[in-house]
Amino acid sequence: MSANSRLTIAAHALAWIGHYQRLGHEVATSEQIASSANTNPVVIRRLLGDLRRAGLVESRRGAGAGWSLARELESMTLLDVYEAVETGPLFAMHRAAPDQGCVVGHGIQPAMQGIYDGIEDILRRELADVTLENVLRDVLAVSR
Amino acid sequence: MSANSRLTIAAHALAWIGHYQRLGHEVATSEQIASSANTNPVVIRRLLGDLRRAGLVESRRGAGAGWSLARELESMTLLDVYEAVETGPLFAMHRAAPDQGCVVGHGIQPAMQGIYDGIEDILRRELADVTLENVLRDVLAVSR
DNA sequence: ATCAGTCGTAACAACTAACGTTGCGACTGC
DNA sequence: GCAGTCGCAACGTTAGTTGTTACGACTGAT
Repeated sequence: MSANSRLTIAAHALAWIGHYQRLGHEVATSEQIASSANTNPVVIRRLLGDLRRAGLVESRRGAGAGWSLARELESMTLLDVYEAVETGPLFAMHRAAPDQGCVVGHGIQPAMQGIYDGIEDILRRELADVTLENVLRDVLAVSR
Repeated sequence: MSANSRLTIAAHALAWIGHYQRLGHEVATSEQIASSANTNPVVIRRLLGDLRRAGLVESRRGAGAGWSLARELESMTLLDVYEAVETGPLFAMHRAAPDQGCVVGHGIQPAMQGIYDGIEDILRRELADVTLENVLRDVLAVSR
């Protein structure tokens, strides 16, 4: 499909900030998170920027700057993250419009769109069932 | 996400062949299908080649050649098509492995993989619920 | 036996998205 | 004023998707 890793990295960042804050720290830097996720700080800032626009995190500038959670991990779901960082549908339609003079060409897009909409609804419902608190718990469970 | 249109085009092709055969024709050519889908015959042949390997269609070579269904549309589901034409997961992990010396970096991949596996199972179940007969019925319903 | 029509497949071009990287201005606690 | 960090633009690299051309292989019809 050529899936991207945005949801994964964003969840990683949120779990990292949440965990770090529970250790008593106020803010986390993009540099620290990038080091844990093995990527570039700018990639992290871009993703966290999306999450900030969605109201999931806050950023502080200047000296002693960094990122903190805007809400509890319990109140964030993977759907919140997905909608913040992911745009566009799961399945694409034809690149060029099919032949409208053909019954199949004429009806295929509405038909498939209806099916895809139903599937995306179900995907959203599943993502909404997983909180970032669940994710962090699963993450920490691996080390036990 | 950068979704592709393979599932859409493959379903289009199958619906087209099924419909065409019900009009009394034996085989459909990639040229005809490409014309309806507004794409290139080679693109269609590539996709139908995948479907042939999955046992959904058959091809005949030589003069009077073309494609026909290997099974009834009722017995094919979108899951069959999806598995034939789509490779790889819905969501990607980190491009480079996260820092294994960090608790979050160490636990994030197993945690997310478990979640993603569950979601893909549900996606598959939904796709398996839609037969190509359903698709063709929906397609033709648009013109009424 | 030849021919015309179609598949099968390789090769390549065009386009796009994702990701990484650099650079630098803006901001702010010390 | 300075050091540390964010915000953001710009660009390069890589990879995936789709379109296109080309040509050999195959086969029914004549």
